[in-house]
Amino acid sequence: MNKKSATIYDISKKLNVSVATVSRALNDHPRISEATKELVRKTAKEMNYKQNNLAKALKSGETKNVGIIVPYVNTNFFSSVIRGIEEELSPHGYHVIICQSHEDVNIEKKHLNTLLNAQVDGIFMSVSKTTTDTEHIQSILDTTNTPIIFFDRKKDIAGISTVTIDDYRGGYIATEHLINEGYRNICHFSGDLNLEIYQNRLNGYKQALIDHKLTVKDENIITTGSSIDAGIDAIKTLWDKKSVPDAIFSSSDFAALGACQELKKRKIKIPQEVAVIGFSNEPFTQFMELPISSVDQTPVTMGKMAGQVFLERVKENSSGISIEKKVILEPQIYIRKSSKRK
Amino acid sequence: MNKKSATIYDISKKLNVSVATVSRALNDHPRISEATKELVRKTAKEMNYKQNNLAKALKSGETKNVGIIVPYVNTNFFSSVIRGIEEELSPHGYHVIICQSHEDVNIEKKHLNTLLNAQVDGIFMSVSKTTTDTEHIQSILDTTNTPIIFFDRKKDIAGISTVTIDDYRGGYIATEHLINEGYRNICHFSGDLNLEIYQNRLNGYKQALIDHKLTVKDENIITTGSSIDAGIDAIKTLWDKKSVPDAIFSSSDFAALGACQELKKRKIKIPQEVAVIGFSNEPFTQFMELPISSVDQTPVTMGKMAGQVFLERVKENSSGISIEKKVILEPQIYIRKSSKRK
DNA sequence: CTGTTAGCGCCTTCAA
DNA sequence: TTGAAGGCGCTAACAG
Repeated sequence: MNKKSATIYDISKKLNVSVATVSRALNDHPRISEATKELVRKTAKEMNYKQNNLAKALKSGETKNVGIIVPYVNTNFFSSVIRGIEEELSPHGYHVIICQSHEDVNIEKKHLNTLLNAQVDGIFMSVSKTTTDTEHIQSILDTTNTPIIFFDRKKDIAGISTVTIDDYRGGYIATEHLINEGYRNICHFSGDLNLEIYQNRLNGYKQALIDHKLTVKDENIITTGSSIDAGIDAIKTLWDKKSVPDAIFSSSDFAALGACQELKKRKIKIPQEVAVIGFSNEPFTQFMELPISSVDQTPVTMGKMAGQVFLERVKENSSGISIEKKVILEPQIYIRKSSKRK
Repeated sequence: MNKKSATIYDISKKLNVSVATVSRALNDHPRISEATKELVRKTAKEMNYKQNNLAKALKSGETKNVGIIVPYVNTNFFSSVIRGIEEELSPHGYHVIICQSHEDVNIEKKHLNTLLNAQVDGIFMSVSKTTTDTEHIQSILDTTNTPIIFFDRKKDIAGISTVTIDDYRGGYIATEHLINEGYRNICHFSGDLNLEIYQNRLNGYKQALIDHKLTVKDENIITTGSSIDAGIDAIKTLWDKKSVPDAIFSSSDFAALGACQELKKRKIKIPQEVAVIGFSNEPFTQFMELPISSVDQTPVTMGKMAGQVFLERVKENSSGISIEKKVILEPQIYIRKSSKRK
């Protein structure tokens, strides 16, 4: 009872027409009579014919599959970007393959290779934290025509289109908001500075201070992870050192949450004594009884834009040479209780 | 400057050996001399050869791709299941294609078809809320060999393996916990009863009441959506009707959150006056200042189990006929402040 | 309007 | 240990 599905050959035999006719009828070719088309379609349905896209892809060179590589799929940010990409590309007949790098550049390399072997039509990726060297990506660019699109966590590589938010501006407006609320000794929890996004947020923070005649102090810049514990530890460190800020701009919502928890434990009032603003606008930030201010990265939009950039690239490709695109989205600041002194 | 990638033909020409030799060398076939293997591998690397899995798949009938259909990818639950599936299957060389049904059975059907056309080796799915009729799924079972595996939101179809949690038990232990805490007039926020999971949670709730000699009251069973607003509305309805419970078991964490918000607004004390327990163990439940009790569905484990069921099925398939599996995972209750009276 | 045929890249049986 | 050749299912160029 092997249910092998019917091919166009089976249909052609049954109908005593050529496979070409069947293929054309199924593809609604203009020079096939309506009668045969109808007949072919009908028997195709009867025989439960399913087109084999593998064969089609082998012939055409297009699989209509794209790959996405992210550190982990079950985070609000990445899963939202994936949603955006899927919703943008699905109507155009593309399928989306997802791979997780687990923040490991070696796994990232492996996925890149297997995706290429699978003949995907394009690859979307956010590099892992351990991706310092980019030769493996450069070499794909040099030896294949497969477009690569970076989103959020990008690297500077000529010829690769990117979709990001303006993290510099995100850092700037978050900091400026704190300044406008009257805070003066603002501390920054930075993430992994190997990633451009965190560098940019840090730079935005610095510039906002400078523009408002506040001094940038090294002891106010703390490199933390993106976890609750990291935020807790950061507060402990600061208060142990008696280097006490009156506001915190955290590049991670989770670290911001940890900070809030630890401050509360120490009976330090938010936002009266210390204000807190995070980054990413994780769902939980607005659910808290003390809602946490945050900067939204508009991840679904980011995904859709990445999808669009890819679609444009595919079009261009079939008609000449293509230019890299740099899409920069505007971050959205959400001001909540944790940073409203007034 | 067309960067067409090298094929085994290119290698065979360059080396003056047959393609068969190249193919075998690349696949580490035992009856090829080590010398030629070495040579082939070396030139393959030089020529930047990449195996075309499309051709391989066309020949072998295995794409090493599986499809996953979920309502939306950017929810904690579904993205975690996807993570589990990916992590289980990736080491075995599989890629994971994701599709979103948007809770629409017609989109679900379309995805099912395109996945089949793409020749995936298996399909994992959680049905949409609008999936009442299951003919489209049954017909795949009847006409193809592609295994389908339901997770969480399943339908009863002979021959389809399922991986779920014991929702009945989840409903039971959540309710029993409330009873043990001394609550007696327990209200249930049920989800869409077209889905088995919500029916089962409701039945578990009912049985727990019965087993503890409490009466099941119709007015205490409210069909709500799974949103914050749904929870808010439910509270409004209850209090307007003066049909006031002393505890709420919500089948959705979001509705539970909405309930908490509305109760707080009405100055009703949680858990002293009204206890609340939700379902899903969404990350935010534990972050709240008043953490919300919840029942965890162990989604990553669910995904891994689903992956295992698929792998077993693939093995069985190549050696005879296969039996459907029903994996039922134990739900984990997390008791937090929102339901601890004592 | 329809048929014949080559070929996409790979694997694998049969033959040497 | 290696080679020759067919075929996986489909499309498109070339013929009629």
